[in-house]
Amino acid sequence: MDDICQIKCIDKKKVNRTLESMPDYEVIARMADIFKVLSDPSRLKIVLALLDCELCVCDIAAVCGQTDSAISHQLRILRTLKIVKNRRMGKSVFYTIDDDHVTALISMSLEHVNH
Amino acid sequence: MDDICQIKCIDKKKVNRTLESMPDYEVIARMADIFKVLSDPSRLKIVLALLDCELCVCDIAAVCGQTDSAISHQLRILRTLKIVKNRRMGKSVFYTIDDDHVTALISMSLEHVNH
DNA sequence: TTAACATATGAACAAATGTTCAATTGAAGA
DNA sequence: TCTTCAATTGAACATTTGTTCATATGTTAA
Repeated sequence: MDDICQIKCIDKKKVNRTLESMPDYEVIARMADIFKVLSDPSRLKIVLALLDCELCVCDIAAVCGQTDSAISHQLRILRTLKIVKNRRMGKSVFYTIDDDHVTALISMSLEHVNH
Repeated sequence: MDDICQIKCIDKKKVNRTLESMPDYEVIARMADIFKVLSDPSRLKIVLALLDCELCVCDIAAVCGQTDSAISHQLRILRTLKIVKNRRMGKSVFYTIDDDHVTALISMSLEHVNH
């Protein structure tokens, strides 16, 4: 019935079935956001550093071999996406991983890369 | 002994310990590459579509609401990173997920986003 | 209050990225 | 062979993104 408008090789049944099980746009966007945050090597390195222990900004900068400013910019992004959280101790601000799921994601991709 | 050159608030012990457990640069880069491939919503949507079943290029285009060309460009990237593989059937080329780890990664992040 | 220091922020620049459009390749049927 | 159609590719463009540099917060000690 609807087959009249079947142009090209499109398999409408398959397409509709796939569309039904497709997550909402907002879900896809949120998934993509998480992946995007972890897709920058320098940002990923920050997260990897924080897997071990709590670190202040200039310690992270030392580990990553970058300026405090660059690290601070990246930490803001990580904070916004709820990947890391922080607490102030005097002049220093210490960062940790915020979410266990992130830790799991990282570990899984680490395994994957290491075969 | 090395404490002489301790500038700013850097905790050298922590920093060195963190550096020791830090994966090699190449490992970090490969992890980041995988995340990067999945960080674009339209590319992620392609992968989500292929979670269900094998699809040809123009079916993927129909599902994603994009041109064949745009999809083909993205599929090339996904092929290069070994995220998807393809087989030709006459005029059509059908794509599937290449690697089970990818499926696992996607499923985990889907769970994460859905609480 | 002042000085010193750890972070954070804003503007600006260079580099990377996704889509569009046009042209090309490769396969099947006339 | 020629035509048609699915898929690929290349160049160009607009947009996004990470870093740098300079400046601004905010905290501590003098």
